[in-house]
Amino acid sequence: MSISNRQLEERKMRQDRILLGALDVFKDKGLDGATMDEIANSSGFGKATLYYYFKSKEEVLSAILEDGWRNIWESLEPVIAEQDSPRKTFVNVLIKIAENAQNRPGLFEFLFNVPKAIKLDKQPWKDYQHRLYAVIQGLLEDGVKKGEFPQVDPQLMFKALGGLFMGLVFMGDRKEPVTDKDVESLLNELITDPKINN
Amino acid sequence: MSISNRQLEERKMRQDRILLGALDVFKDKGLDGATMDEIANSSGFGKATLYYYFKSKEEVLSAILEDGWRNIWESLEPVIAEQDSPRKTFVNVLIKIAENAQNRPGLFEFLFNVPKAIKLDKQPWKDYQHRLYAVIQGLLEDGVKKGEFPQVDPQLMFKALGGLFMGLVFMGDRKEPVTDKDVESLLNELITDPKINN
DNA sequence: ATATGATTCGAATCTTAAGTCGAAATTTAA
DNA sequence: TTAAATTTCGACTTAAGATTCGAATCATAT
Repeated sequence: MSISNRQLEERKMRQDRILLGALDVFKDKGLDGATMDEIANSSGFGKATLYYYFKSKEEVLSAILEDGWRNIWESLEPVIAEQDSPRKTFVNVLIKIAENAQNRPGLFEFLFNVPKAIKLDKQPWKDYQHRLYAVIQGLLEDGVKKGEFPQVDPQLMFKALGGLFMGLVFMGDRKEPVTDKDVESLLNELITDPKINN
Repeated sequence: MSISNRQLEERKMRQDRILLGALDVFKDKGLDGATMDEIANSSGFGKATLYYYFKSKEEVLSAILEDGWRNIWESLEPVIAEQDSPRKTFVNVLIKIAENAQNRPGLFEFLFNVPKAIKLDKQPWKDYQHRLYAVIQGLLEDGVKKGEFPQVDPQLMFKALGGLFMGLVFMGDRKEPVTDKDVESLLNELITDPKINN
């Protein structure tokens, strides 16, 4: 016998535990400030063990990002799949994203903010990111075309959303996480349905 | 005789030159990626000379940020001082910021993005940043209260406008100065003014 | 002209943190 | 039971890069 199924699962759990600890340290100390020693402590393993599960510090970071983005994307797929009006789908997508954010707030903020600090491309998670942006952009354009949104330039709308969701806040500083209240007001106040409106 | 006036000025010029070179490197390589050797090259001094003018790499960064933020703040003070309606003042503030950004685009993007990557507080430039934040937030709140803006949660509007404005100023390669019309349409396109609306 | 102080710099040192090593502990499977 | 495979880890090595040193150059004032 080689590797049992349970063994694989346990290995995965340990990896996840490492990733969890690493996320804490990354958030606290920043990408470069975080050391493998701290990550080892924070995740409850010895430093060398980290290298048994991951090739490098960079790979630890990559794993966090890819896991996170894949989860977001996979949670969105069904919402996108069911063919609704652009507006309905758009709303559902936002709600689903907010849901994700609620489940793991720290991770979510990290996922949306870290890409700005990263230099090298060819990261597999960027693919998920681009897909998500493309979908949102497309929904906005379709919705506006069909008159389901106010006549807002989709580009502008997208950037405004960026302000909300990607922590691209005016002062680079206070990056409070997005709450479901934010999303609700966004829906109710920013995107009042013109048909309903008057 | 101790230090002549001209000597002081020249010293300041050399410091500025270092800061200029440092900014290039920081933008290119990131805060941690930048090395003092590169900064030395890029500014045309020997490495040890940098330490004659600045105590540490961190102090070089601090100097860039403090200089930059102080300049922004000082250029805004007169605009804020003249007592106009919140909306007018708000628009003028945005215009003035855009003006600054146009003058030294690289610096401004840096100023607005770097804080996200910085950990330690007690930075003097944060004071300017907070003052600016408070002013804008206040103008939004007053404006909403007086019905000069749509009835949107000022927090929310702040975040959304953040995304929009950053996009307007930093993205794209627009060379013409941002006008008050730009800023107004930015307001109007995102959120239709309730007075005009119905 | 020369002493004092300001400025410059490359080489040497010091620090930090990533990544490796090899031995030990634990688990698995016969 | 026991040997092979898996997992764990602290100590070590090493590379990069920040900071310091000390000597050389340049400016200025008497």
